[in-house]
Amino acid sequence: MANALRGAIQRGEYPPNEWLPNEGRLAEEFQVSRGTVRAALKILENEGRIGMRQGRGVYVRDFRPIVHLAAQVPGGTDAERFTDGYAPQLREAGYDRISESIEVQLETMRPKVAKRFGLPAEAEHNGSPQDRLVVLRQCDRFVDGRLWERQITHYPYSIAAETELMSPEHITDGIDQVLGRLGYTEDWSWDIVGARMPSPREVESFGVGHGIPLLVQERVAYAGDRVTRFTETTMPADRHQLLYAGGDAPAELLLLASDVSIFER
Amino acid sequence: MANALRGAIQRGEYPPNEWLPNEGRLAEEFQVSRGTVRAALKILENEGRIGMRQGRGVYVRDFRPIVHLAAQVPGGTDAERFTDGYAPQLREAGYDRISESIEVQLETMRPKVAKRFGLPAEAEHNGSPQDRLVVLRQCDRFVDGRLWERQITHYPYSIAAETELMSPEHITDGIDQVLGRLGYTEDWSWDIVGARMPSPREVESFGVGHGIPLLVQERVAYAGDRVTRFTETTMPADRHQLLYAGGDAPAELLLLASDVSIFER
DNA sequence: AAGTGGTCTAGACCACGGG
DNA sequence: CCGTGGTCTAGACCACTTC
Repeated sequence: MANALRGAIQRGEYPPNEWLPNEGRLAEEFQVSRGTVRAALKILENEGRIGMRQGRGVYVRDFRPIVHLAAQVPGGTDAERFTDGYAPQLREAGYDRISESIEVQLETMRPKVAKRFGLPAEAEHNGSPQDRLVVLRQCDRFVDGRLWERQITHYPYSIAAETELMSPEHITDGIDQVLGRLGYTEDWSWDIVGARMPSPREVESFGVGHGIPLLVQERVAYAGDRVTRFTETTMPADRHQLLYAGGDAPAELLLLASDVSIFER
Repeated sequence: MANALRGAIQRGEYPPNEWLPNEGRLAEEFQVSRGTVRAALKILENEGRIGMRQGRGVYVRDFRPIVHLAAQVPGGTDAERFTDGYAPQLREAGYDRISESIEVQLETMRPKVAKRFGLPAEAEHNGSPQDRLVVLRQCDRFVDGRLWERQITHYPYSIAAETELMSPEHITDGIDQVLGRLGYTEDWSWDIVGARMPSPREVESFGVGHGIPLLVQERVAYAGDRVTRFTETTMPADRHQLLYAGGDAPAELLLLASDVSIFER
């Protein structure tokens, strides 16, 4: 039954955003019990093809991912890119009501964070405990009232202490400038990109349906051999793609690639 | 019940690769019917946390993704990276029996492919039909007998005709060299990275369980303003991550980042 | 109030894996 | 052969959405 429905969807018999017949009707149509219908729908839901809403019905999912310029160290900060480059692009794509919320905390590094900063995972008392303090800035970006992406950046406390990095405000002149004024010029970085399924918590906060993976990007930036920050960005993969440039790419790259979608056939 | 089990797994009460109690026992333990047990297990399966094997049982999934150096135009070909850089890394990680199979076809561009080559999606007869011919090289890489990644590269027929690109052999000296000899020096490219759930077909060919997304990387490479190739790489996200360098990254980058995992806590 | 999906039950039989 | 998960049924009640 799942195969039959998948075919019907792919053939366009149920176009994107259209409601399917209700479970009872499907049960009649396919001459099976409602339990079987639900099992079939679950399969399609977990493939990300349909969404199910209690009290409403079952609809065909639509995929229109937006391309993210993931340009590296030279090329402005993420926040900058969001407000200057990304938000306009979103508006063009028909989205509106774009906002962000920022929270700042001071904490001791989790083992994962310590690793990213090049410290041994467990505090072995070789070095002052101060070295393991990080300022954590969590920036949630909302589009049309839904969480769009979540970015968590860790700065060493030794760099961020007593600076504007510790206040939960949008940094208008860009992180680059701030770090530059503090004497840290980032000259290289790496990104790791992967994907995983969301936890129930994440399903709730992102408002994604089952069957939608999360894209996860980790970035560690360096000034020489000093780690200046570690950023983890999480985005639902039905709405986000990352764009990386190689070689001498032209400035209009984003325009060129902005309507690319991995969901195309 | 899914929450309880998820907690138990996270607390390490069921370590990775361990079998869970069977469905009957779980039903007793939680005082629910077997249907409910299965619903709970389905949830965890679709989150990628457990795998279910008929006739065997239910086990806790392990995530040890391998980091892929996705370095760009300067830095050798993908095939090169696979045999020279990647395969050794895999062997170190305990994998063995690495092989690849190559198939070559000549086809007319699908609309998606035409777009990547900068042609209008539909053939509007402005230009010879020859311009829409592509040589398609599908390279499947197998590790331990399972499909590990699938890479499909499209070359314009006008470039690839009568060259070794049309024979289904491993290109030992690298695509770069071949294209260079043909007078095409790739000087820039872009990558788009996204994720989606696999189709049932892909579930079968990759041998992934439900709940494991696929990482999809599209790359278009240019020699000047001429597109030399379009490559689409598909990889299960539980075993693959992509590494991108920014700025003046050191040569040992891969070593530095090779044990990073987005699944760490 | 009516209609939708969400959850749960108890029981049956099938298909696969391993001894 | 037996134990495992895979599929299916028929029926019940709950929770959410809409009118």
